Amino acid sequence: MKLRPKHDRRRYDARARIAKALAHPSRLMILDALDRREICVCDLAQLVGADQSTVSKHLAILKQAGLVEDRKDGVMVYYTLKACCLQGFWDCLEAVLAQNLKAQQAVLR
Amino acid sequence: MKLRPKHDRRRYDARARIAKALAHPSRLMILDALDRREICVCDLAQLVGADQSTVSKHLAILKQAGLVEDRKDGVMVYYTLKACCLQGFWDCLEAVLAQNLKAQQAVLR
DNA sequence: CACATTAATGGCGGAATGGCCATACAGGCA
DNA sequence: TGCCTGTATGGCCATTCCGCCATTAATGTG
Repeated sequence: MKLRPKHDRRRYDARARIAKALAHPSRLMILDALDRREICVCDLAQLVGADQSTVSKHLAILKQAGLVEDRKDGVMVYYTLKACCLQGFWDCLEAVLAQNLKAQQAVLR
Repeated sequence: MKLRPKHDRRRYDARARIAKALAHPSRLMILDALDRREICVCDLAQLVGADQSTVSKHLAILKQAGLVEDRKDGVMVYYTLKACCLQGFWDCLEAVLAQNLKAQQAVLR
């Protein structure tokens, strides 16, 4: 059996595919909203303030990454959060932002 | 004083700027390597297997996002990890990947 | 059946990303 | 001084991303 090299490019490619899905403000907003309840596409479109087709494509990206699931109910499609591990991600982003803000204030002083 | 709306677009823009910096396999590889020690640009270029100028631009992006710091020592520039919160991010990526793999295996069965 | 509603898809144009090459800008050294 | 090394930057090109519009598909309703 062959040991996986520590720096396997394919592993980082796979990670980056997930990270790319997280790298858009509208998608972050969607994930944040879905953390509390399931929401249909039309409501999400209103939430992010973009065209329905645009939001639908964002949702397809999130679904492809395995971050959300969809459930059809008649004409409506409801999306729910599938990844239950995002809290650490949010905390990380906020920590970096807070740190950057602090650094910027230090420069001004 | 005005209360910040829960879904402030600017807040998600700020978060997305950080997330974008994390959304590239070479940058993930760099961050992972820097977690253990400070490394100069030339060694990082060899690690990721890209041109020195390419890696330098990746590092500028990471620095701009506040994820790494640089320290000049003569001609060399050493980069170190500034964000101390990435473990939750790694764990999240791995959890999603594991979940996706499991789902894919379930489909095959 | 026709018609309305909801979501997904195709297409297009503009913007951003990412790669390398060439070059500029140090710093170290003879 | 001149040369070498390590790094950053500008330019260019190919690719990807992202927005809306138009269209299609599917379901519910009269």
